[in-house]
Amino acid sequence: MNRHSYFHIFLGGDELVKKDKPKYKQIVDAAVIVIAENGYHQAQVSKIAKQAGVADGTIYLYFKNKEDILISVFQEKMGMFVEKLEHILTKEVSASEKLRLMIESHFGLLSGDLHLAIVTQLELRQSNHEIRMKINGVLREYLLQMDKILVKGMEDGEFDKDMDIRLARQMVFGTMDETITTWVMNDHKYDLVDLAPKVHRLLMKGMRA
Amino acid sequence: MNRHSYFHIFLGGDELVKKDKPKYKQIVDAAVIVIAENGYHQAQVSKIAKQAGVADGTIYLYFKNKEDILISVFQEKMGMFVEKLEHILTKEVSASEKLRLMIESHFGLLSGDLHLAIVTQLELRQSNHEIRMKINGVLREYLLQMDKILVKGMEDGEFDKDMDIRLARQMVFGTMDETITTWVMNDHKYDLVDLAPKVHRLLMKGMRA
Amino acid sequence: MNRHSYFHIFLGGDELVKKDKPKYKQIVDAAVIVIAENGYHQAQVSKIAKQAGVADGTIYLYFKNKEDILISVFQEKMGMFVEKLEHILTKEVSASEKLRLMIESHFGLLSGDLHLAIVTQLELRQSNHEIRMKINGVLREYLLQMDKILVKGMEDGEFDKDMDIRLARQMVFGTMDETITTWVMNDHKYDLVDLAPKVHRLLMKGMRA
Amino acid sequence: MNRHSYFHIFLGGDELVKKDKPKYKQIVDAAVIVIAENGYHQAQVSKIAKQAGVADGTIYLYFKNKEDILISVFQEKMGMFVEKLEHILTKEVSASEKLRLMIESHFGLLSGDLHLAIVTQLELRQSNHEIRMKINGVLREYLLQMDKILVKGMEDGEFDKDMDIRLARQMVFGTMDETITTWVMNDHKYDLVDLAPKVHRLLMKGMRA
DNA sequence: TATGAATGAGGCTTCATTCAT
DNA sequence: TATGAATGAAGCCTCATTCAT
Repeated sequence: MNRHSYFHIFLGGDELVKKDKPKYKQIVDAAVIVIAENGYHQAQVSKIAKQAGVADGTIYLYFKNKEDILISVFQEKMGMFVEKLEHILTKEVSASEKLRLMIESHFGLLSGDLHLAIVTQLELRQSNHEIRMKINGVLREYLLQMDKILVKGMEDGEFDKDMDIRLARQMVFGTMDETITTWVMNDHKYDLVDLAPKVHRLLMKGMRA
Repeated sequence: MNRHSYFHIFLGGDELVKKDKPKYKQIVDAAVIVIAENGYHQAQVSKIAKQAGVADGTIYLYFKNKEDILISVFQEKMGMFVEKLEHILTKEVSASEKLRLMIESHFGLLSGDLHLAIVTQLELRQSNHEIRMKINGVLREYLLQMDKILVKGMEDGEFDKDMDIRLARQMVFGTMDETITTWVMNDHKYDLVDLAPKVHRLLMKGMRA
Repeated sequence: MNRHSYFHIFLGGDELVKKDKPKYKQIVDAAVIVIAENGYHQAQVSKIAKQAGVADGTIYLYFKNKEDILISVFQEKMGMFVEKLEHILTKEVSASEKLRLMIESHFGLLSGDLHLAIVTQLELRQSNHEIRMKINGVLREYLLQMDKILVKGMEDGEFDKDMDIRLARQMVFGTMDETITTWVMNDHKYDLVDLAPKVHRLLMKGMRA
Repeated sequence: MNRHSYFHIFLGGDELVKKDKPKYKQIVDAAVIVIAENGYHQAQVSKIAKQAGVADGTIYLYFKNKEDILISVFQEKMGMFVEKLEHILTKEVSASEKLRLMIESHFGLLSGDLHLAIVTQLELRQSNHEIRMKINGVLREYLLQMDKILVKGMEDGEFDKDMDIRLARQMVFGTMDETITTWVMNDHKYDLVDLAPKVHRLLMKGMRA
C-alpha cells in the first residue's frame, strides 16, 4: 500500500494518465526550479514553460491554471515524504527509532534537493489563502502518518502516556520545520542531516515516558 | 531600557518624529485590520488609507512605500513582544519560570488581538522574500532575548548543559509558532492561553538537565 | 437551373468534390448545432470537431480556416432558401402570391430548424466585418431573386409602378428579418408561420398599386 | 421631462456624477471612433484610451470594464434618439407627420455622425449575447416611444385600426434599420435623409386606414 | 485521409505610486 | 500637510492552426 493506492480513491483515471506523461513531471520539476530561483511572486507561467522547454500553452494541457501547478508541485513532492514515511512505518523498530528515521529521512530528502527545500520552506508559503488551504490538505496526510508513530510510542510505553498528542505533533513538526527553515535561510551553510540525531534526542527527551 | 533605545541605533531622527505622530499609528493599525480582514493579497494601499481615514497620498508622507508599511506593522507590533520579554528577563525568577511567563505572555498578547494573530501567523508570511527577510531582522531581536533565558537556564543548571542552544531555540520557537498557527487556523475555537502550561511542561521536559 | 450551377461559376472543382463528401456536411451541421447551443464566441473549432465526431485537424482537410466553416454554414443553409425561392419563381401565380409563398417558405424553413434560426438571426451577426461581408455576398443572391418578384409585380400592375424597388426590397426583407429575430428572441413562444399572412398583408398594403 | 429625469430613477448619484465629468464623454466618443475605424473586435481598450488621450487605467475610473464602455456608448448615443423622439411626441401634429419626423430625425442623426452609424448598424451587433441583451434593453425604450405614435395613429383613425401593432412596429423599425444598414454598407454613397420621405410614404401606405 | 498534441500571439485589468492643487 | 485623480507596467490564459505520425 503506497500513496498511489491512496490517490486512486480520489483522482479520476484522466488525471492519472496526465500525471504519468513525461511532460507533466517536466513541468512540475521546472516549476520547482523557477520558484526556487526567482521567488514565488516572480515565477511567471512563461518562465516555467521556458524552463520546462515547452510552449506556454502546453502548460494548460496538463494543468487547469497556475494555481493547479503550484498545488501539484506540493502534492507530487510531498508524496515523496509520505511514501518514505509509510515505508518507515512498516519497519519492525521502536517508535523512537521510527521518529529518528523520519527526521533523518525528511532532512535527507530536502538536503538532496535544495531547490525543493527553498520552495517548500519559503516560497510556497507566500501563496494565497486558497492555495495554502489546499496545500494543507496534502500536508495533513503526512501529519496523520506522523501521529501513528506518536500513538504507537505511547501505547508501547516509550512516550509519555499523558502527553497531549496534538501538542506533541506540533512540537515535532514545529521543531523540524523551524530547523529546516533556519538551515535554508542560512544558505545551507551547515549539514542538515547532521542535526537529525540532536533534534531526535531533544524531541525524545520532551516526549519520553 | 526599552525597545526605543534599541531602535535608536537604526532609525534616524526623522522617522522617530513621524512615528510619534498620530497618523503613523493610525495607518499601522489600519493595516493590521485590513490585512486580517481581507488577506495579505487583498490589502491594497487604498483600502488601508480608507480604513485609516486618510487619503491614499497621505500614506506616502509617513511610509516610503507599501513594503515599508508592512515592515512597520511587524516592527511596531513585535515591539510589544520584545518589551514584554525584556520585562520578564528583569524578574528574579528561575529560567523555567521565565520560559513559562514568555509563553503565557506571547500567547496572551495574540489571544487579545485576533487581527494581529491572523496577520503575523498567516498573512504576513505571504509577503515576498525581501519583506520576509526584513521581518526576520525584527524577529531576531526577539530570539536573542529568548536565548538569554536558555543560556541562563543552562548556567544555573536548570537546563541540559550539553543542549545545542540553536536547536533548543528552534524547538521552543517552532513549537510555540506551530501551536499558535494551529489555533488561528482552527478559528480560535479553544483558549490559547490555557495551552501555555502544557506547552511549557513539554518544552521543559525536552530541555531540563 | 439550381444553385449548384450558380456556385459553379465561383468554386473550383476541388471544393465541389469536398462538398459532396459526407464529412463536409457533417462538419457544417455540427457547426450549426455548436454555434446555436454555445453562442458564436464559444463555438471553438475543437467543439465543432467533437460534435462532428472528427479530429480537430480533420476540419482543416475540408475547410481553409474557421472563417471558411462559418461562411460555408451560411452558404449551405442559405442555399436552401434560394432553392425554394427559385422554385416559387417558376410557379404560374401572381407576384402577390409569390410574395406570400416566399414569406411562408422562409418562415417555415426557420421554424423547422430552431438551431439554424438562432445561428442566422443572432449568432452569425456577431462575426467580424470580413465574414459578414462574405455572408452578405451570399445573401445578395437571395435578394436578387426577391427583386424578381417585385419587378414582376410592378410590370403586372399589381405593385405600385412608382415604387423605389430598393426601398421596397428593404421593407420586405427588413420586416421579415425583424419579425423572425423578434420571434427567436422570444424563444419561439408563438408560431412564426402563423404570422406569415399578416406580414404578407401588411407588406402588400404598402406596395400595391 | 427628458431622459435625464428618466435615468434618475435608475442610476444612483454616483454614476451621474461620473457621467457628467468631461473624461466620461471623452472616452465614450473615443470608443465610437475607434470601433468605427477598427471594427468591434479590433477595438482594444488601449486603443480607446490612446484615442481619448488618457492612460489605460483611467478608463477604469469611469467604466467597470470593457463591456461597460460598449453599453455606455449605446446608452449615451441611443439617448439622443430617444430625446429627439420624446420631443417629437410632444408636437401637435398628426401621427403620420410624427412618423415622418421620426424617420427624418433618425436618418439625420446618423447621417451627421458616420462613425456612430457604422458602430450602431454594424459593429455593435458583433458583441456577445450578454452585451446585446443589455443593448436591447436600451433599444426597448426607443421602441416603446415609437409604439405611442402607432397607437395614436390608430386611435385617430389615421392608421388601420385592425393592424397588429407589433408587426407594424417590426415593419417600421425593420425597414428603417435595413435602409440605414444598406446605406452604411454602401459607404454612404447617397444621401440617407433624402430617402426619408420615400420610406415614410411606403410605410404609411402599408399602415394607413 | 485522419489524428490530436503542441504551439504562441495577444489583451483586459489591477494597483502602487506620483504630483498638481 | 493633505488630497485623490491619473498613471502605466505587467501576466494569465485561450484557441486557431500546424505537423509528425
